[in-house]
Amino acid sequence: MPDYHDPRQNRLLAALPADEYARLAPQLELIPLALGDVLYESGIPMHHVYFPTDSIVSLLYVMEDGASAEIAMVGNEGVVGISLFMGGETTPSRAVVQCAGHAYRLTSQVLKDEFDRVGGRRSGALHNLLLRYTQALLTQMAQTAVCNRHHSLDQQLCRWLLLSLDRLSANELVMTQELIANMLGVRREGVTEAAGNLQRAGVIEYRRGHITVLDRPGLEARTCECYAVVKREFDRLLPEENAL
Amino acid sequence: MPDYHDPRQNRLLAALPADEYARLAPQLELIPLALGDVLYESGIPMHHVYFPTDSIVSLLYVMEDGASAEIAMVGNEGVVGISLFMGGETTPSRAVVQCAGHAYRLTSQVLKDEFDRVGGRRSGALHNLLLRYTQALLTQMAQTAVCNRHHSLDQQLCRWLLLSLDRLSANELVMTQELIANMLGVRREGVTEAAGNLQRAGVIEYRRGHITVLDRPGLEARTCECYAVVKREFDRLLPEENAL
DNA sequence: CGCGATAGGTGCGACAGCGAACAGACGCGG
DNA sequence: CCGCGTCTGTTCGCTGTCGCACCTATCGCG
Repeated sequence: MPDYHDPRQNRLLAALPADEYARLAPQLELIPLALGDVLYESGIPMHHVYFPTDSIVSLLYVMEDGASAEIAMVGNEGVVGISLFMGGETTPSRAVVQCAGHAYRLTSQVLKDEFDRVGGRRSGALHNLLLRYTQALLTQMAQTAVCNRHHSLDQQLCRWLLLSLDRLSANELVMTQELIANMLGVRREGVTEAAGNLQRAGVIEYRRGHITVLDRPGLEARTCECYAVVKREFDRLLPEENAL
Repeated sequence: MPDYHDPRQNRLLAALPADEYARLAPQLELIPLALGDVLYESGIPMHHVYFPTDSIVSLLYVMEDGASAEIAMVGNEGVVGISLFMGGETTPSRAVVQCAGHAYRLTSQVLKDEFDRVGGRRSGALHNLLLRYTQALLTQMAQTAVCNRHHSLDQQLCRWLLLSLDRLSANELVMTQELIANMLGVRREGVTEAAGNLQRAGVIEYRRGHITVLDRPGLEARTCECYAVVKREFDRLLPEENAL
């Protein structure tokens, strides 16, 4: 994790053409995100969209009885607050910081103006980029649903670790088993056991809230197809080098 | 189910202002949909979007081993083929006709032209409507994920029946338990048992592929919160009477 | 009107994940 | 460097769903 900060560490912002980026850059506000911060709450209108750089934000649904489940996660490949440009203003879920770090944010008004802006050409790059990202997010949610239905906790843990790693470009996560259990919507003991299996197999190592991945291919071999499907779709929809 | 056909039986089309509807109407093609028809296949570019009127289409993810799970369902409140306007062209899922009926379709090009059309501002009604619908669909997927994680088969069956009924404006479904099991991603026997419970309680009645709902409030009482969350979100995002 | 295919019903062993309760162990703050 | 709070490990009985095997009932078709 670099010490300096640049909005272009976020892949969506990085993919904007120079003119659009130039219009937005002065409006981007760097915000530190602490573990557990809530960026928005179910049903409450949000005022900003957040472009994470070195943080991860989870979209979490919290049920009436307090149980929870992660619906999707957002890191430097995406943006938190799609309902602002999709037109709904709110969602029935909560956005919680899962890995501390930073994000750049825009006010809702600035985002909407740029989203709806009609340049000389018909489609603004931001407009297209955000819609494509939304489709990728959709795939992530769909796959979460499928995975919840069909795959074992062990597989799901692997998927979750891999998705997190991809979004941090790191091989260590600061994350207790309790937190992971909340995200996956399972018991903490279940995570202990699944993580124990991985540890015994030499795939990961952890000590009190620090998980280090030793053998990434090992993780990939143990996870279900869901991880690959999501990754492939993100890569397809959001090429590394866009209209730069 | 009426004998005549009118594109405005689809709520999205019905919500379009007169001028936009007038542009599209001549391009709408009425298509009969038979049970099991596949509107599009995972990863294959689609050429039309479908606006169901008296049919239901399921978005299904089929796994490598053949197991499947429904991700969302689309009826007269929506449209099949959002990836056309979202920009991805394909999705990793399959769209299958779950209840036979009809849909109007547009070619991908006509849809995109209207979607991107800029009348002074970008905000064509179709553009906004489709994005709001997409957000509603997103909620449906998210809730499917949550429901798969936390709720019992009995509850899920109730949710599924209610969602289907809402999309048909009927109280009878033509649907075998085997099919339902495929949608929910569970065993057929599980559905038999859950349906048996409902039948014994006098909530539904069925005979060989025909399910009749006798006591809708009873269903609502037995389902989990997921149904209400999805319904509320659809009602909020897609008001009955729009900019007509 | 009767046959065959298809839909629905049942029983049983296996097992993953749950809920609760508790024991160790690490590491931060004082 | 000590102690306590937090995080992790383990146990046990329980329940819901699975996977399989097999049977029965119904409907539609010839």
